[in-house]
Amino acid sequence: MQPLESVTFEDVVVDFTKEEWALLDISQRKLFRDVMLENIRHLLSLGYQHCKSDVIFPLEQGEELWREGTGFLQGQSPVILGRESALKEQELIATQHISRKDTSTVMPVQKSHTPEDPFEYNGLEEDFTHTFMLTQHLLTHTEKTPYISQQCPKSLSDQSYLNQHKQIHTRGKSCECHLCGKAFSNCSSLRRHEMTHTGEKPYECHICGNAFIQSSDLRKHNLTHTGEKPYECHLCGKAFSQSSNLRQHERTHTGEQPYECHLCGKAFSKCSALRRHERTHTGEKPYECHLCGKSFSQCSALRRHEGTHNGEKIMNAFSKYSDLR
DNA sequence: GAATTGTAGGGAAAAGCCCGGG
DNA sequence: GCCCGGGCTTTTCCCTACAATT
Repeated sequence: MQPLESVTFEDVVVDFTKEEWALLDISQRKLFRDVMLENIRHLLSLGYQHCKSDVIFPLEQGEELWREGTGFLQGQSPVILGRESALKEQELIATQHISRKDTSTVMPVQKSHTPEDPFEYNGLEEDFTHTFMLTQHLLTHTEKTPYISQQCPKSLSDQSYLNQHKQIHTRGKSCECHLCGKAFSNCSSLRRHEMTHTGEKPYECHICGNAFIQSSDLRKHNLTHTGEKPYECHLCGKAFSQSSNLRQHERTHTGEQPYECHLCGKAFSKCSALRRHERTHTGEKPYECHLCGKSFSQCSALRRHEGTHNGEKIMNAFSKYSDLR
């Protein structure tokens, strides 16, 4: 693995001049605010306490986030600049937190994290995984790339580059959506695509009322009412209502695993299995028990856990009953 | 050793969207 | 230009098994 360089506060901010800020549309400005707030909260969680009000407040209040000449963050108030030395000290701490694990001289940290804190360092190997993930994530925000392609995940550092890049998507396609910039080879395709923005769904199921953009989608949907499964696996005879579901099933016979985790290389037969696996790297646990607050990475794990509470309830009820006797 | 938890394999159903052929 | 079918991708929910941990 390549060594990671230390990350400073300036590394994880994206700073705009007035001119650059003016080029962003509303959604891009919102994205910028969300990303900056997320970055700053990560740093605060690492003990990097400066600028809580000076930076977060404008972000939260939706103020214009640019400064004349220097940019929003470089142009901070003299109050902030006066805190330079204390700030540097805290920054050093934060930097040490998110440095590489083989750094042999890890300084003691000022802010101690709770045992649940997934980013706790303290030299523990298993905790670094999440710190590394954080660092990786922070690094994704270090480039000044406000020009974002709307057709692919690419972001570019200059308007002219973006214009060049756009041609990749529009080449040979004369009809462009004025809402998202996506290009189509014929205008009926564009009209159909525009329905995804307007919410128009002209094909309605007369049984359940569900509506669809395309007639073929309605036909597909109708199979769920008729129970018809025209796609049959030639190996085991199992039948499916959609060809793609059959293909998915066929991978269990072929062993094909086209979805690979870019972090550990493990491969999966389904996209959703990969997504689920990725949560083991990010530490994300979106399923929370409403009784004890414990979180789980998988819905089924939560349900299984909830069953243990049911066991408790039964035991409690039993002990109450015993008390009454 | 039992209970609990983390993780992954796989099934099933469904929807969104695009492409190409007629 | 339009309709239609096919195909790709993704999402959600579910059940289950196995290994690791408590």
